[in-house]
Amino acid sequence: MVHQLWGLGSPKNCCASAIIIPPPSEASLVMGRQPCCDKLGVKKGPWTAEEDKKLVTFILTNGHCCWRALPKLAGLRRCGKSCRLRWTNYLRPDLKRGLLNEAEEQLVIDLHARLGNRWSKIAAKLPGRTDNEIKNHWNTHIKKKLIKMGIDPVTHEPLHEHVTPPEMPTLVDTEHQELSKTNDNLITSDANSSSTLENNSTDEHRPLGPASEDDPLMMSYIWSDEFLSNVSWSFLAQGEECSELGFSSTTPSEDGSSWWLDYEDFMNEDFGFNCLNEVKMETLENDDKL
DNA sequence: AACAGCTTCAACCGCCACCAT
DNA sequence: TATGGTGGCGGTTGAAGCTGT
Repeated sequence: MVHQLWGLGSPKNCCASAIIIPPPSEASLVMGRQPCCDKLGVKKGPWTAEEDKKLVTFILTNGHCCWRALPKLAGLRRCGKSCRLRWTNYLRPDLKRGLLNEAEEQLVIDLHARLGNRWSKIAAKLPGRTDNEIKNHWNTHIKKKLIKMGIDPVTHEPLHEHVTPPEMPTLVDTEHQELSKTNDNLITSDANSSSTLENNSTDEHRPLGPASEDDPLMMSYIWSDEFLSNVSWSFLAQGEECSELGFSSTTPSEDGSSWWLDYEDFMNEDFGFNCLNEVKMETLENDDKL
């Protein structure tokens, strides 16, 4: 599938459709609030590989202390917001790419049942995933899946309560089964997580899902920080040699996307991130085993 | 092959919370 | 306390790709 093609070499990014916002009139400069970034010659639309390179180079060298000033300093004709978004959603080296796996999807559903559309909070519990990515995945995949299952994606209640047949597992059951399967070992060893549940239970913004009453032990574990940080268990099990850089162990090459090769070259040549090779080698070895 | 409709997702927009003054 | 600047968030858009006819 093409959707994982990344910025470097992505067909979406090499198009010439990007536009330059014309300078505002003198009157518009005088009247009203100053725009978030001076729109003088600010470019919009898809990012080019060259812009990506400039942004990554600058951030890796200098960090991103001030997004507003960054474009100028980095030599980009972009709004600071646009730079931040590009970096957080696309260029950050610790991002996982590819579709969400089964466990991640279940976790998103579970978290959404409790947090609602607070995508950034949900994303925070899924290492290497961005709020935008999760939001998109929710809207394009999970929503439909839930509707198909007869579950209201907003309330997580059955769409027609009386319709739910007994042989059809509810979302909660499915969640528990999946999570139980995935985290069997983790769960049995945890006895100290209940204190963190208490903290979470005080969060008045968190909607109470039906799952919360079913299995208190399970739920207490799920909502413990320990579990939530352990969620990275399956995503970050390998490639620890790159942990300083925040790289996840699973690489996009897993789904056969070509962007990884580009990025790998890009990072190696330009930033000396040779550890990417190690990660990739591991991944390829694992792929061979399968 | 050509077209239309659908799907996907990167990027944008507007609003809001937080912080400094 | 009021005000302005900044970053972050969630909703929405639109271009590119895909699929069906």
